Amino acid sequence: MSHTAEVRAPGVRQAQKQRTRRALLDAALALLAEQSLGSLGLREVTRAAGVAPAAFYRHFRDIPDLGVALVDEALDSLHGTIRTALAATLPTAGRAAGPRGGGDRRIDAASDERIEAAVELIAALVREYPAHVRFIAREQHGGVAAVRAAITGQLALFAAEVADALAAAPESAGWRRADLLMLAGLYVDHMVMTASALLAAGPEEAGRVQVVRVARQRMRLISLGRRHWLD
Amino acid sequence: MSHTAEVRAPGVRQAQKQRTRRALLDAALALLAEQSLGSLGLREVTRAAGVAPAAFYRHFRDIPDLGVALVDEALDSLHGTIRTALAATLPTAGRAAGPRGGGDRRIDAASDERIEAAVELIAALVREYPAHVRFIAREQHGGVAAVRAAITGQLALFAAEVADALAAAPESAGWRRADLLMLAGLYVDHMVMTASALLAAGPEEAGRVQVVRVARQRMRLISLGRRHWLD
DNA sequence: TGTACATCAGTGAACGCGCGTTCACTGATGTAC
DNA sequence: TGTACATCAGTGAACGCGCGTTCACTGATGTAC
Repeated sequence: MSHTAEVRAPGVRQAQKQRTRRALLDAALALLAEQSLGSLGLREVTRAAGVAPAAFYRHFRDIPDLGVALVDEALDSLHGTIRTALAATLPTAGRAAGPRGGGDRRIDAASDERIEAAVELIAALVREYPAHVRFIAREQHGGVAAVRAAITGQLALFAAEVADALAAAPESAGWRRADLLMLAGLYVDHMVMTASALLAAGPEEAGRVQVVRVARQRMRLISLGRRHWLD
Repeated sequence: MSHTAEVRAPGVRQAQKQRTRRALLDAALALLAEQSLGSLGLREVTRAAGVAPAAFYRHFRDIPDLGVALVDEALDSLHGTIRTALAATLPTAGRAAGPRGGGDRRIDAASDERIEAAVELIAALVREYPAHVRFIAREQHGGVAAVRAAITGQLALFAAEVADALAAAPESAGWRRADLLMLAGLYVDHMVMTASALLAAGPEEAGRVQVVRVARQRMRLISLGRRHWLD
């Protein structure tokens, strides 16, 4: 049957190339569970991916270059998931409150629900993409400058987006943009820390539950601060 | 003059050994400004320290072992400095407030002063011990398990101590121990993140000022949450 | 104080090994006619 | 549809190099008498 070759018309070569690229990225991600990018070897990656060392150069200039590709991929997928969940949770297009009025009182039930949802989202991300999450947490302050910069940039973009979402909520009436960004950054950093703590807790249920409990309390405290910011 | 040899009585050999050990630790710390522990080479360290490669084994089993020694040293010195400053800032032995009463109102001025002092302390630590701070921030989530565990343990000890200090303050009346620990952990994590952000901001004044401003606002928000925790 | 022996931090040479990079190649895929 | 040529992802061999570790050593420091 020659028709398989006919069906995927112009891109058999391209498709195969992409498959090798994926194999390299996946192999690297798996190896990074136990080490950092700076100590990851090119031959180590190609060996795990099942290709010759020289094939690496058809896809990446060097290991840091592969690292930057991993950052983009990891934060794209995490970002997408989070954005979807966030849109479903926060009523982004709420009625704007009065010009300087503080936030409503007694919204604790709704607030607790949102906190619960946010923490559960983080836990789900860690369950779904443990390798990506670990990579981001590890290399955020890691030894490879280009990768560090890529992560910092992506997280800043993400924080700006969270700030936009916060700005649309009625509780944010009267907030300065800079303060919304500050709060968004705190949420993002807290998210990364919680995710990292979940990974560090290992697979046992008991440890994870404890981490989730503390994360929830931290978010409650931050929410309280938010509610009284304009007092 | 033979008297120099006579004066440092039994420990000339010991003293020289300690000097070599210091040279190894200092060389490693300097090299770790640009890479992570996992990619640090034994020969690299001995070369920078000015000793033969084999001399390394008189002091450490391997590089992770040296890493753990660095953790102890770094957190001892940071810890000591912070404890001193903390004792001077927080009135540790305050009069205990009533059994369930919330915190006082209008202590904002005193609160702002404490926030200012805490942020300034972090900035001073980064100025004084940049290499230690960078090492801790980098390896906290790094690729060397033994070092990660050592840092996590030391930071937990530190957080427990902060929780003790918080417990002694009148505002903490009615707080559960678990919640004090949660708050202390938040402070400690925030401290590490701020320190790391300061290092990332580089030596220019403008960037550092911005980081300090955001750190201050975050602490204000956390303080607000703390004040209303028992509402 | 002086002498003889023990200790041990640091040396320098040697080892086998895996690394990153280069190169000419091969053979399947793509293109032109 | 068939043929002749171009492209290029992946190969396998080769290279020089620095790595971690071992070993017998040396010579200053420490100890016993």
